[in-house]
Amino acid sequence: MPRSFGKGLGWCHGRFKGYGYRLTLSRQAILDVLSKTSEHLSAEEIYHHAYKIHPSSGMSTVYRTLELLAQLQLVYKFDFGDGRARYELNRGIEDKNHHHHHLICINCQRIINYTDFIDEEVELLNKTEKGLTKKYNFRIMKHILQFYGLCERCKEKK
Amino acid sequence: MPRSFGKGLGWCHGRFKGYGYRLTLSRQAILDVLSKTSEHLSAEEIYHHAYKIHPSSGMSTVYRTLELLAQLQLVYKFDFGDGRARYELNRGIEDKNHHHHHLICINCQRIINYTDFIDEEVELLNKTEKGLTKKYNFRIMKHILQFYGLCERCKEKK
DNA sequence: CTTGCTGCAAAGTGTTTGCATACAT
DNA sequence: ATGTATGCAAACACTTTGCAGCAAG
Repeated sequence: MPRSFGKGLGWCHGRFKGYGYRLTLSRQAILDVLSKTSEHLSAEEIYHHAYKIHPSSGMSTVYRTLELLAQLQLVYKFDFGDGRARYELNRGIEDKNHHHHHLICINCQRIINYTDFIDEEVELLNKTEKGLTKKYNFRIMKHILQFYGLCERCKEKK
Repeated sequence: MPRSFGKGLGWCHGRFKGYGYRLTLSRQAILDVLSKTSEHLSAEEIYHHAYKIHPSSGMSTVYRTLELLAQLQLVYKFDFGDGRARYELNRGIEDKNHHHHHLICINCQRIINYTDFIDEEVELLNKTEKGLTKKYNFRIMKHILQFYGLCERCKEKK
């Protein structure tokens, strides 16, 4: 059994039980992997890391678990345009870096969570959302803002 | 042979020749399809429409052509998160609606090009890009800003 | 002991590629 | 004539699904 999720475990456990889901070893392993990284792992990367903790988890369980976690909003699922989904633990509102956007290297796929400008961005996005909601009668549920380019290292190699 | 691209044809033709590419019937058909719609078609939709104009084009030609057109910046390729790419003709800077962002219905996949708030958005995005470029030493090449939600019709059905 | 969870393998989806042929210039 | 463009089918990468057995509560 994984050692610790920090403050996350109890919360997750309750969340699971509340919906009639079971917090199995596979699921704990996957949550553990996500809680121990700041990177945006793909399903396959998660699978390989989880293997070290609980070697009998298969890929399909990883996918099924990630989908479940995304549904429960315990993880965010992102698409950075390289054909595979990437996952990031939702560390809750207590986390200072809760709100962030992404900077993605189109060469090495490095992803940076940045929190600069966030306040201004959030303000404008909220305003835009309100305006769009009114004008187009949409119910806006999420937005995506990503910057793509070449990171420091890749810029120089070119 | 397709009837007209409006002002686009000559431009495309020159652009093609300039790079040693050929403006074949299949490619013309695809450009024609794109020029006659305001929707964001998927490769398969383009394939079906192009079929009516030039019935011997296969899917792989559609994909290859779209990739080429995207490279030449004659079309934009978008990913709206439903697992298939969508394409939109680049109508050039003369087009008033040149700069726009997207509002996407997560239920029916309807896509709205909106141009409201664009000036403010572009201003903030530029500012953010500059800041990120400096702080993270990135060379930013593009950004994505999309709003997801339920459109007027789908909102009511739920 | 009930019901959800799992691994495995197979199927599914959108896209890309190898190759021999067809075609634009 | 030259080399690009094409259709076809097979390959591809990621993800999803059916099913029989397993295990959490």
